[in-house]
Amino acid sequence: MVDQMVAATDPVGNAKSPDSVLASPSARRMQVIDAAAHVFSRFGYHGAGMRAIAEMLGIKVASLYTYFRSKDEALEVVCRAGLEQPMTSLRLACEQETRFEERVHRFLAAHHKLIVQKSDYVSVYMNERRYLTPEATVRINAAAREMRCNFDRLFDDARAEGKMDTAIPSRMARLMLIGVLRNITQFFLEGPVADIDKLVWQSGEHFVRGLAPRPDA
Amino acid sequence: MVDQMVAATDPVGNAKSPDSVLASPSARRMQVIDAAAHVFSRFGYHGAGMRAIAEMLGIKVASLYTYFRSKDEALEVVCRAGLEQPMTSLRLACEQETRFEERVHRFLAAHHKLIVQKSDYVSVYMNERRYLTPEATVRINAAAREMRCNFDRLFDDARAEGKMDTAIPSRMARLMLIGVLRNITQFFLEGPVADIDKLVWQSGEHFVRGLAPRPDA
Amino acid sequence: MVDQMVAATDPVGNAKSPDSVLASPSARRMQVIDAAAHVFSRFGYHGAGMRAIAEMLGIKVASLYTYFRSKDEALEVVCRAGLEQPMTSLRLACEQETRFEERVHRFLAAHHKLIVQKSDYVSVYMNERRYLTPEATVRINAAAREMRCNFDRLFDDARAEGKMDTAIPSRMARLMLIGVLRNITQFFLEGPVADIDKLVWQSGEHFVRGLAPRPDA
Amino acid sequence: MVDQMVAATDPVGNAKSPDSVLASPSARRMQVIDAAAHVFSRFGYHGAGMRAIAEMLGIKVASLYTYFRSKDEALEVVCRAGLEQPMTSLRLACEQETRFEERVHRFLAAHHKLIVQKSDYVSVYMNERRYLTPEATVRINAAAREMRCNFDRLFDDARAEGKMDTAIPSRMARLMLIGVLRNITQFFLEGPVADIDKLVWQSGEHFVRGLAPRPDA
DNA sequence: TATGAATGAGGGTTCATTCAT
DNA sequence: GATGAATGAACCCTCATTCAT
Repeated sequence: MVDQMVAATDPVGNAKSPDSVLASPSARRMQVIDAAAHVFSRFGYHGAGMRAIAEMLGIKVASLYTYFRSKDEALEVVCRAGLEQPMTSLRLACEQETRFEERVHRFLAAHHKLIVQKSDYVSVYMNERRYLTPEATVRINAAAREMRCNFDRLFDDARAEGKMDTAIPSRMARLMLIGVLRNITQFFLEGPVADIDKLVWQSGEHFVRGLAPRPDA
Repeated sequence: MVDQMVAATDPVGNAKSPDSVLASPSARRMQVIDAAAHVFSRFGYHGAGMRAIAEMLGIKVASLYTYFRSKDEALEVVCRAGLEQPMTSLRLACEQETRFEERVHRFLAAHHKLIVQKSDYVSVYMNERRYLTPEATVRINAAAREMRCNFDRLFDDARAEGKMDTAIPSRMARLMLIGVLRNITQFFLEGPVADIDKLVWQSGEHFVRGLAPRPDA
Repeated sequence: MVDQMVAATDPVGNAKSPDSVLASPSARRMQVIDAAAHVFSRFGYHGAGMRAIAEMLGIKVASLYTYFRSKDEALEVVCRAGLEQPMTSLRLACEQETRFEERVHRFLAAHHKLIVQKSDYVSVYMNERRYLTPEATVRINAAAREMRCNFDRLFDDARAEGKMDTAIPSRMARLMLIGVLRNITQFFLEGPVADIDKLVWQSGEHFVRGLAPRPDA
Repeated sequence: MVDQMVAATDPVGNAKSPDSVLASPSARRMQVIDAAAHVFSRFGYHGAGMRAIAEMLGIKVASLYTYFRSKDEALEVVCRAGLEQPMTSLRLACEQETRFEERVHRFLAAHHKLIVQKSDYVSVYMNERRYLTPEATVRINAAAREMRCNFDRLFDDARAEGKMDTAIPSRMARLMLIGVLRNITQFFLEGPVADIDKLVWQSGEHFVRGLAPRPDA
């Protein structure tokens, strides 16, 4: 029923010390996590069954428990990956010493590339993280806080460059940029948008322009 | 388990002929639908049980089936309401013969008011409609098409007023405005945002500015 | 879903004293019993729901309880009718002072006519009476005993006429004749048999011949 | 509630290669099917609950679904067995190169033995097969067609031996022999008949005699 | 590493029945 | 005589999970 998954080869590389199995998981485990991400993304956390994940991998349900202790844990693992990957994008985009507009476009483009490759993870983080265990939520939020700092630095720089209306607080801008992100992701997920590149670029352009100080002020 | 619901007073009024019970659903039925909307919104469609809905109303699970034939149908009813209410907002906002900016702000404000009062419905429409039956999806999409027309008219007028960069196609603008909507809704739902009025206004302002033709062009 | 029933007009006649409502039930009640018989016959007692009976009559389920106290009772009423009608056939066929063969054929023909007109009752009696309440079973069996007596008389006469092998006990013959009955009924119910008249006649002929004393003895 | 079942010993034997578990169902699975047959036979398909089957086996309801996918499927499996076993009897009886009467007696005797050992299966096939899924019905009927052919061959031979009135078409004879079968089965099921052996023999004798050509013709 | 079998809990839904209206 | 609303019990079935193998 569920289409056979394309086995994802280990993206980290193969030069791995044998004792780091947990930290940098085995290739097989990555496949399992990928399958979970795909299924959670497609059917929702509660709509998805362990059955679907197992079928996708061609194994039996009981075997899944070799890879994670519970469905809850699977969700947490997927969500964590779904958060960390955009964080990396943002960090990289901000490290570049370039103009504000360029950084925004770079970040959005990176995010776009990310959701093309890892849409399942991003989608699960965005739509299903609310079903995380309270404890897992705490853990994840700690990581999310770090992302907020990077955003704030981005806007501080923008204001220093005179690219941002001083009446707009950083938090506002952050919320709106996240909105743009969510929007792009959502449209990508709902059905392959033909001119998504243009949507990404124009969304960025629109965001930057909307933030700019009024010319008459 | 679930906190007792606030009884929704009959919105239609109480001067109702006894034979119109079916056409305009009875007050009791409205309460039941409200409860379903609330529970679906809170736990997600698949995460929600008929149990939770029944408990909220203080009745037994079997009694729910007096009001709708299945959980599926309940979702459809809630989604339909969640779509029709914003549609009305948009139509009303567009009928006004005012400047483009004002219409946008009016629409967003109306939507904001709506999600304050009917957040459950909007939230369910936005996040759970993907779990609708294929047939229900078809029915709902038919209604959604009408909404797109109203958007397009809005942007046509904006262009005529010279408020919109001609390089931006209507569809792009529509997607982005929906993004703004989604963003406002999401932030409202995730936790009561203190200064949501300001977020709404600034989102509108940001959207309008971002759309405006470049001064140097 | 269930095809609308053809309203059966009161077969007893309308010259009825107003106080005999229970003994000779009202025309409306007869319709209800007919509907129950039809539904029980079609779906089986446990496979049939009060819902189906009500829909057939165009009324609501709760209204059925005006006509009988419970589903159990409905089954008993239908079964009783399904037993009494063949009993009458048999009694009439046996009262005739004719040859054995003729009586058998007359009885089978009468039964055939009966199942054409009242197949539902006969079918329910035959296939569903095992689901009767223990108490109802006792009541019905008392009536069934009377039928056995009539059979026995029939075979006693046959032996007196020299039409029956004396090695065959009455009980055996009775069981086999009932078998013929069941067989005819079954084939009629399973699908309209084209040449059922012939099947009926040949079954009778076969039965009579099989019973006859061996010519060489 | 339901009396503990007699464990059915593996009919295939115990020298079974470990990889044939699927092809020839495991002994455990046979027990489960036996239990289903027994419960369906006793309470009827719709009158029987998965509860009763599970209790009979001393397991929990959910565990039943390890052995079949649905109650529907259980019915189909039981029905198939209930059809195939008499088919084998008939085939074996017909293969013998003996007189017509002997074949009939042999067939009936075999069927009798069968219903003593496997009454549940036969009973379910006869009384509950009408509740099969449409698709299952198609599948089963295909198998039943084969049985008809064997019957027809039996009667062709009978006619060639001069044991059968040429006025009686094969189909008629088949229907009546099936009637005899049904009759024997029914009486066996309704309550243990003391002299069932005699009933079987006399039914056969009665059937054969009834079929014979008239001496005066 | 993988799995067959088992299970407690709960899923949504239908059931026959009651009762005030 | 008819019904809308309600309900307890039961329905079939799926869930995530465990554990011996």
